[in-house]
Amino acid sequence: MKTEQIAKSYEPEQVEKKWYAYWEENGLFRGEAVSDKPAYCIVIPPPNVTGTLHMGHALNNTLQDILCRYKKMKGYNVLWQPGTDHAGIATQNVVERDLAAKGADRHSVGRDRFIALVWEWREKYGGLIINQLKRLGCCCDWSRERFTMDEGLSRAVREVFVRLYEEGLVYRGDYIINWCPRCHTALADLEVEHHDTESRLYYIRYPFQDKEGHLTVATTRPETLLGDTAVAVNPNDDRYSHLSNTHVLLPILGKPIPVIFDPYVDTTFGTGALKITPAHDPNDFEIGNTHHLERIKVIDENGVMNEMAGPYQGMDRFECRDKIVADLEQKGLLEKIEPYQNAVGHCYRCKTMIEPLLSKQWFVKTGSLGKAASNAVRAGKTRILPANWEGVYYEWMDNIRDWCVSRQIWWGHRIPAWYCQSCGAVHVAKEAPARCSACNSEDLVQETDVLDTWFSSALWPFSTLGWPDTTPELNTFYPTSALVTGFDILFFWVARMMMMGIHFMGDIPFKDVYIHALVRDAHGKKMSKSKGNVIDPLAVMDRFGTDAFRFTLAALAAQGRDIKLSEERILGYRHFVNKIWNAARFALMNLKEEPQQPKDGSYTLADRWILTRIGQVSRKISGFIEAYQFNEAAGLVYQFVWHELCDWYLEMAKQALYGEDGPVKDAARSVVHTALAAALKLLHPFMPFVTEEIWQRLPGTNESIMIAPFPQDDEFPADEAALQEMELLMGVIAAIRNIRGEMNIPPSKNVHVVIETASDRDEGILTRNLAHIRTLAKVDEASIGQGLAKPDKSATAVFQQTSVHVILKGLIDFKEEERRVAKEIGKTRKELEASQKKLSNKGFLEKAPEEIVAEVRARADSLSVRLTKLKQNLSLLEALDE
RNA sequence: AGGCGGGUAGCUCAGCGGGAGAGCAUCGGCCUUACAAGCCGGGGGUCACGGGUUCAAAUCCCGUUCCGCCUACCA
Repeated sequence: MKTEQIAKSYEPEQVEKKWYAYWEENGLFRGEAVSDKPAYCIVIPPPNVTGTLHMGHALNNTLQDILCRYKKMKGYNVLWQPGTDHAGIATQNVVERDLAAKGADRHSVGRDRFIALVWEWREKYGGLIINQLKRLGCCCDWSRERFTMDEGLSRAVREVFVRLYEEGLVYRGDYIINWCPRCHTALADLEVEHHDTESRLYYIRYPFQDKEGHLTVATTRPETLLGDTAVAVNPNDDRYSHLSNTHVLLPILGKPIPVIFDPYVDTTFGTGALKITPAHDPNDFEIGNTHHLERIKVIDENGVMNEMAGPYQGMDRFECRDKIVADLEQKGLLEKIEPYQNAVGHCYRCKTMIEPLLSKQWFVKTGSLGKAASNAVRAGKTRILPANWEGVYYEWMDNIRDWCVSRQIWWGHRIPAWYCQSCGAVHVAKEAPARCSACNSEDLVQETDVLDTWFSSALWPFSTLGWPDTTPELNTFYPTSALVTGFDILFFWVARMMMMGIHFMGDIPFKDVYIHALVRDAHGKKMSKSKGNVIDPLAVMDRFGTDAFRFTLAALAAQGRDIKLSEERILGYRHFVNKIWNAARFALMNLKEEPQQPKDGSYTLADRWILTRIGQVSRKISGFIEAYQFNEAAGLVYQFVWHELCDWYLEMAKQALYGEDGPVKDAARSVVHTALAAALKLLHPFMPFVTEEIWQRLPGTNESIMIAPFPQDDEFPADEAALQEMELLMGVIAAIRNIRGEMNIPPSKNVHVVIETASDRDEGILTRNLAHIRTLAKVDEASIGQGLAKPDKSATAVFQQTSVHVILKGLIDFKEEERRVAKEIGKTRKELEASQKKLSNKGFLEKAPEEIVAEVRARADSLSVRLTKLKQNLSLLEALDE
């Protein structure tokens, strides 16, 4: 392979397939249950088994992969624990749709058969997203892949449920829940989306029972009045204080209900009188409890009016609303209708309007669990980054309500509770009890509800590692090192893992939680199928290659800001991949075999400089990755590889590589090898494929780059002198290039220069590196020295203490040069004035730190030298005119 | 209603107390033997607005305004 011809541009397709297979076959993704190395573990946010890879997944998993690959190269025993989530409602919906297409439904096939069908579906399609993660390059340990419905994880779920029940932290009770009449299940508060809705406020008259007149209430839901059991007013509301012990008649039904006093009622809203429907509104439910009101359900599980709705029985809830409004109107009980905007709850899955409904559900008591989870962050045991999310986390945790965990669907972990049909006793146990412990009956029926999918996800960091058994994996990897996720599931998932992890493992589930941004479209809109603005990551990878795509995500992943993804940006980073490819091509042409370690004295300035820079850059990149500053790390490696390694070092190395000096040539070959190898290693976490492809072609490598040690600054020299010398050399070359560019001198035309230096040191540096000045600035004749005069017909640039005169005899218009110099003078003067203003400020001199003052002073000195030289230059030019 | 984030070059965004930056776009010069998916150079910004703190503010504080998001039990 190392001898074959290298293509002129990088072709990702074959390369990506080849190396992913290679990594997997060689067990490079494996985390060891027992190891001498320090452990590093991330559990993947399990994607829905029904899911396909979207931009959010792509970003989320790219970041995790960067961390894991980096840590592997740093010598850690890394486990990236993968798996999928059974996604109760979503998955059930998919299979139900299949059935519906065949004219069947789940009830016609029955529960057992239906569940078998879901498993079949999962076998067939459930691996889709896993393969897509592989396509992305994820280094997950696939030998440990888990599924939340696996036997082991199901055992963990039962264990947790039973133990919580025994500890009194799980209970069953009547409660107003969020009911989706289409999905036919309860939803947790979090699963309800509130949308601003144009609705109406109906003012309805409730006549007094024993006297003339009426009390007007305002409501958005007139159909629920059939279930009203009181009208509430604020005890401090003077308008209504005379109404104690009064009853009003429920319109249409004519039933007397009491007027009650409750401080909850807002006197400024509507009429200040609130109808109370405890069975169909969460607030009314609470008020109903304090006032011991009857709860009358008038709407059923299908969103249809039931037998308690009298004449409206059998009507859909919205149909009933229209009818009831018409009837009220007719009876003169409708005072007015006002347009109104309010936030109405919708099912997060199917967008159906939620019906608050009274029903019996299972709840997890969150008080003590939430407190512990909150305290763990306060105590700094778990860090949430960026830190502003901590506040959001506390806000939620401190106002947490009990968690409704039962779902009236079939696909999921069936709640391990059995009801005795003879005596009504409830048994919660890990396995089905044979008989009722209260009455000895064998007639036990299991609860039909299943658990919220997030219940099993909450156990993910320890259930995937083998809990409730004591396993070496738990011992090695728990608490896990980091969790990487989007803020949209901070409450759904992160908070609940914290609660469960602390309660059952006695320790936090992860040390760091890194919250990353949302990926939006180029205009900042959330990507959604309905808007049609989704960019499919797989299509992006097809077009641009996985490495370019991953690098783009990393480069845009600034903390605390959403990512606006555009194709232009990805294209730009594809160019970068190609740049790397070509730099490698160049290097490999000069590295037929692994170079020998060079003799000490043979290093050129460029060699010493690039080696020093690698050390510095490596250290900074490590720091950025460890601080989750992916964009900084990506930005630095980009600018280093392209603008330092390629633009300067490789160009300068050509001198040595194409030259005749044996030892210098050997040194350059060795440094090219070292620098390329280091660059590949720095890039590998971001661009796994192209780096492996090049690495494997590099002489002297045989193992995967995945396990090559990440560059460390102490492996490289810290040659301050080389940095300073290079700065001068680059500055002089840039100065000449600048004049050439401004004067439109074509690259084919070489120029003569006179370089006027201010010290022996500068003269020495430039003289020694004259060959570089010649090639990189297209110079033929050059003289360098102190006290040299500006030649006639020349343009001058000043860098630090050095004046660079480019002889332009016959090449250019000197009016043009005058304008150029005048412009430079203007710029320099402006900068100088800013510095001088500071230095003439007494406060600055007295109060600013010394090193800042020194810095400004040095800047002012150098600017003033520059200004003088530019001015001299200008007057010489003006003299030419005369 | 409360909370959070944002308004910096034409576009997308970094920077968040001491010389206004990047990528793309744009303009000019180049097919220079790794790369035209490239090389060299240039132009372009009262850092939303108004106050304040400071020797020093794009950066910290207060206010205004315009976007975006999250949370919420005013029917």
